[in-house]
Amino acid sequence: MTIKDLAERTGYAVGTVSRALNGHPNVSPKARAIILEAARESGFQLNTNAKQLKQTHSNAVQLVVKGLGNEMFGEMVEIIQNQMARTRYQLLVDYVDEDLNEVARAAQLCRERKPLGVLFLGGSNQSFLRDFAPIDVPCVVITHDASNLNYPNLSSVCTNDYEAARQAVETLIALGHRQIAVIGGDREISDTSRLRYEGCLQAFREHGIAFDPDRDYKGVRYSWQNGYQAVQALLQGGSRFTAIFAAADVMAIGAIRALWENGMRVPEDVSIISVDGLPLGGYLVPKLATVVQDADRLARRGLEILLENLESRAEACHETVPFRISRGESIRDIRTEGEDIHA
Amino acid sequence: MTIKDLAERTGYAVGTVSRALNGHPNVSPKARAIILEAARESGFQLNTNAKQLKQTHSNAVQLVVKGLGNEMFGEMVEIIQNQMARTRYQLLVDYVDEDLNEVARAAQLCRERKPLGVLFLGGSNQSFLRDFAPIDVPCVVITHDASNLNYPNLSSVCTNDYEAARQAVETLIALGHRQIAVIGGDREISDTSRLRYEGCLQAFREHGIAFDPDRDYKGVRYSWQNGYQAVQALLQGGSRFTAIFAAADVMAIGAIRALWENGMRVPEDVSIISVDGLPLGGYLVPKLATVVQDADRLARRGLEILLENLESRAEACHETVPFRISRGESIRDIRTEGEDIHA
DNA sequence: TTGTAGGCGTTATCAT
DNA sequence: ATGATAACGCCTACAA
Repeated sequence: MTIKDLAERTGYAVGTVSRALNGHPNVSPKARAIILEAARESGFQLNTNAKQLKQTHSNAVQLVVKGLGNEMFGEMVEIIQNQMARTRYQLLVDYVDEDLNEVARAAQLCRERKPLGVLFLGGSNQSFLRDFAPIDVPCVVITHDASNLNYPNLSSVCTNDYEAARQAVETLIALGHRQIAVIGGDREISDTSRLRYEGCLQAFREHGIAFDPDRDYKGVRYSWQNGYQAVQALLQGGSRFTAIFAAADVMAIGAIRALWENGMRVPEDVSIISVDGLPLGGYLVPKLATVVQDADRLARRGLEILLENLESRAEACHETVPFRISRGESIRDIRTEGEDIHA
Repeated sequence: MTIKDLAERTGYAVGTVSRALNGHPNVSPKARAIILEAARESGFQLNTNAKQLKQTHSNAVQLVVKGLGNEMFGEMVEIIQNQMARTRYQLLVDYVDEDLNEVARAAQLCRERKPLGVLFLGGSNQSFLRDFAPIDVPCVVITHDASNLNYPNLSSVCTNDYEAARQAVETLIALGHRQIAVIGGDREISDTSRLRYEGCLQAFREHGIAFDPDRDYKGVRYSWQNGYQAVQALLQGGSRFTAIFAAADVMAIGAIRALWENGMRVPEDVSIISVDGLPLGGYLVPKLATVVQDADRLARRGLEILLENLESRAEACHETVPFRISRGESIRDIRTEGEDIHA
């Protein structure tokens, strides 16, 4: 079933059928009605391959999501879909595996689907450095800062990861914690992980807190299991702490379990705070203390910037979206109650 | 940059370039080397649209995943990818939204990408009933039973959801629970939810346990939040129970939180068991009691069946994969300790 | 408003 | 082993 068949069935020419199907002007209401009806009744669907092959440009925005495991992304995709439905643009979504190059993939999609712009969810600057050059439509990356890349058609919106981590650790310090262990992501691979680690070090420095990375830090890939194992490794490595900073909620969850198995309660014996603000964290016992990224605003603002760039080839811009700290129930004040009395 | 350009650059004809690029026989080693090198150096990539438009058949298997939220699927996709890499087939993955018709989507993909077969992860028999007809390649649906559909080219592998639920509830009963509330999925939409509900009713019947659906049952869509709200609703509706059966782990998690906020501890005051066996459940405190679906075996066996069907147009088959019950730490024996003494 | 025809980049069929 | 050429299904000038 092709538009040629539809043309025969309706007695119109393929050109007319194509125009009717694509909502173009210059088609009589009558012709349009007849053709659309015939298409519906015969269950006709345009062949995307042929369409995209021929098309010089579409009216679509391409969303490229990297890393399906990431709990935050599902939420954001939904928001973007909803927002997109209110515009005259179509949204195309593509999911790419954690170990693939999302920018190379985007470049391919640009050649083949000719989207007006691309929205990235996740990914790393390394990929952009390597493969962004051939992409010439406006792009926005959500979730990490791309300002130092200096591409004129690449904007970004993100949470300030450095500051998020710094404040998370500062929260622990304010509660009297001085021995803090850290479970981070892979700093070599992920800019986000690197920034969160550096922000955390900064907090230590500011408050003159001793920190021995070899003993008190584990860098692992984000997962429940790795959070669990990191704590086991920390304890076996002789790390002693009253609090843990985990660079991601998922690791905090595994960590809490490991602590529990070692006879340490959260927050009675050990406090723990992390970054991300996954909805899940609010349903745990204890509720996770976490730096909540504003998924809604990140997604909305990312799309907004893209649409602005689409309509007025404006300059690239780089924004940060505020976060908030949810104290949850996993951190505890350990300053001695008697402190005030002695003063 | 098209194969035409490559042809000019290398002095060969487009036909030869195409054959070299696709690893076809009848290309001299010399020509192949020259062409591949030119392609590499110029960063050439085939245009998928044109390729698929023209191609009569591919050597690919299409995987259609419905419902990104489902934690189990990520794991299974990975297994399938790994297994697939050991074959001579290519794997194409497509993710479809929860509210879209996955079978209609698959039909479209079949027309456009001409895969050798299709593997479904998730989805419902309703969609198959409506839109499977035009699909004529071998298909396997993993995660629910498709035997009553009776399509000659549709096989299925799944966990016996009815039995899984029945045994979960029976586990509670064996521990002395008589007042059991149920948090299920949407039975109208999901076959799986319906079966789990019916299995659970069966257990009640077998043991002569009273159950008032209006008061002791809530049917909601799987999510942390809905599990939480279901418990709130149950309590407000006057349901009294010593145990809960949740049709999915995600709901059990929200439920535990709600219980906790109402001053009920798990498992001290209320026992809870669910179905799925998500890895996450093992990292919670308390560890979730759950019916563990064998994700590994489901994925492996699903792929195996598909490959068998591919190579020997065998008949469709419908299998079940064993599950196991992990007692976790969220259920408690409430039979009075003195029972034996009185006997 | 509608019809006609050329071509998008590739594969596949025939020759050579 | 290689080259020429006709499709694949659709869009889009341009002509009518």
